[in-house]
Amino acid sequence: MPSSPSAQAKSEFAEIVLAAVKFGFEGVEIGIDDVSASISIPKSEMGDLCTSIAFRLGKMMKKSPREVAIHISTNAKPTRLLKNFSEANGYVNAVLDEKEYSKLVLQQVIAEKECYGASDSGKGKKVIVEFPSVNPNKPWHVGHVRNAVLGASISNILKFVSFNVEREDYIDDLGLQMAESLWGWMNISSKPDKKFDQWMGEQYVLVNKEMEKQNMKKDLDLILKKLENLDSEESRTVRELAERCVRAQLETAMAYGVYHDVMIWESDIVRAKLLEKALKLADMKGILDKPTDGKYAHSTVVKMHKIARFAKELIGNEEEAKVIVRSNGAATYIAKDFAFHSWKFGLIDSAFRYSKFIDQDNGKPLYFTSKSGEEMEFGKVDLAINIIDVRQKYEQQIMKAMFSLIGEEKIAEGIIHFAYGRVTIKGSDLSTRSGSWMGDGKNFTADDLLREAKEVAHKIVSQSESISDKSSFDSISNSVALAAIKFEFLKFAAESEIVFSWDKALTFEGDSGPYCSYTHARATRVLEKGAFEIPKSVDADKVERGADFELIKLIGSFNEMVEKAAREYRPNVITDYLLNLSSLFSKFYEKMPIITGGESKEVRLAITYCAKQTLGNALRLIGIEPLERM
RNA sequence: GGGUGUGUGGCUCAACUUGGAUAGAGCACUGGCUUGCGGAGCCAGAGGUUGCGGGUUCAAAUCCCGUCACACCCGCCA
Repeated sequence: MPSSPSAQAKSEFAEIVLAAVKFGFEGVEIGIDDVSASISIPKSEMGDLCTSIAFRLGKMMKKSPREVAIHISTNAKPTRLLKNFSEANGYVNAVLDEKEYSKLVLQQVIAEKECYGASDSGKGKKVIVEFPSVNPNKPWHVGHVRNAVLGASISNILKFVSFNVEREDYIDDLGLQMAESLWGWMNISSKPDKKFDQWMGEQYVLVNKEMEKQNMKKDLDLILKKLENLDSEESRTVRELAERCVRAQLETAMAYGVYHDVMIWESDIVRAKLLEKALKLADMKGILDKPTDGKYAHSTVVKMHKIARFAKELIGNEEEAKVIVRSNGAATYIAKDFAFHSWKFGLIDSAFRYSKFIDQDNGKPLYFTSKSGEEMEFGKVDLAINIIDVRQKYEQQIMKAMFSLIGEEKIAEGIIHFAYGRVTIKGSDLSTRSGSWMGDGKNFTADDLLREAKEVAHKIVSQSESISDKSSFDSISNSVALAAIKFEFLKFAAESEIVFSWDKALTFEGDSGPYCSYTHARATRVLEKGAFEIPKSVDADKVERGADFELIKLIGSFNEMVEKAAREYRPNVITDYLLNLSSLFSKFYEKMPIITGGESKEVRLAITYCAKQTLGNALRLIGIEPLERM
């Protein structure tokens, strides 16, 4: 892939500056990387690129920064792309040749189309992205939506930079929650009369109310005991309930355009004996202790001082050890996760069998682990990204440290806990147990959120004059609603807490998804009206130094933004970029007549086309389908 | 007690990892743009001691130390 226009301009500038430095200041110790790192984009009235390198050089050579900068700017040799250099306040500013640079950008977008912005920086590496891993006894709530759209978006971004991406969903069908739901199934006589996940979630709230009234610990212990035997009737019932619930949850997932490649079920992890294999390995490496007396008698632990060598945050923790396997033989969450990650990285053999669970409406099958089925190649990755609530940071750290302890530093490094902040309702948790996810009239569920958003979108879309046929209304309002919701969850830094409010979630103007979609639709219509046809070569002579060139410069830097988003696992880099791009296109649109642009019409249409293409590519990265009209 | 994170106009946030010229958006507020290619838009305005104190630096929202406030985590729960 050719390097992106902005990267090309940057590296040219770095070389020019370095040559100018070497010209008068022989022997000064500065490399191309130092110069590159000092380059940034100044306010547009100063130029198109700038470097602060003169401050550093000035210090090294005991000269004033201005003196050095003047030397650089007067000795800088223009190239085809960079034509002018000047000094201001110690900075060296450079001006791009707008015609040459525009041509470069426009031609690259036109040549690469939906691949524009992609790169091969992740080529040859496999990554497994785990999300949203919702317990199979309730509907997705708005917090799960955040998790899901983050996971989907990160997967898209990594794929765009050529990682081999596996989207995986972990289903815990053996936890306490499932035991409790099974108790409800056996003891509360209510029939499923609505979407199954919704019904199960409501029933679960009833079980918890019942638990406040009567002590059912004995019942639950008995159920848990029976669930240990995977062939017991209880186990089969639980799995059936879970599968039914997951089917309902997947309807939600697909409504949100969230897809996976494989689901790993906890009961199959047990069946495949991953835990035994992983613990045996850990034991062989000598990291496990089995105290015979004291506080941790008869359990299996990892001593805290060992962990703390690799997780400095845990130094000073009052606990002496972390329990891995309880004295009653039950594994803790950390043990299970350790085993699961041993599988992900191919450290222990997989004995999983897979079957097709459903055909997703994107045309791709979703596989799941099952008792029977065939062997397939999932896992064995270089990188595992876990989209998990920030509150589980402690456990994730311990699990990572365990890999460091057994000498698998590469695995420890490859486990990325993508910690996202909570979604709260007025500062209080969305609790599955208490039922705080249920509201008056509308629930804080993914289904209700989408329904509400669609309703609002429908009202606005129905005022649009550009849509004539009624059948488009529904699909367009659906897309607009999804754009609003997804954008709203992705535009904030992932670690920040979000206080959910209906008002904010249903935003259609300003810094929002629909604003970006609108810009895309508007650009599309201009191209239609202008009868734009993709030219064989672009003539950029009519590019001015106005809103047109500002827009072109931003288009040219898309690839850099994608790389940044991928490197830092930050979808909000893309949402930021989209807002900038939409805003610059709107300015260009307001200030420069496109179709009525006379001699400039042709190039302005080409700019419009490239803006549209880039908007579309960026929107797809965050899981929003670009609209042709709305 | 130990740890992690957050603190930026009235409100919601961005920029902090990698220090750079006048701290950016949106909402709300004031005023303007529609006989123009889609007004879900655009233009102009007002609003900031970046929690507080110190330090490093030519340069600090950004790095370091301290401090205050808030949130979360530290269980043989999951």
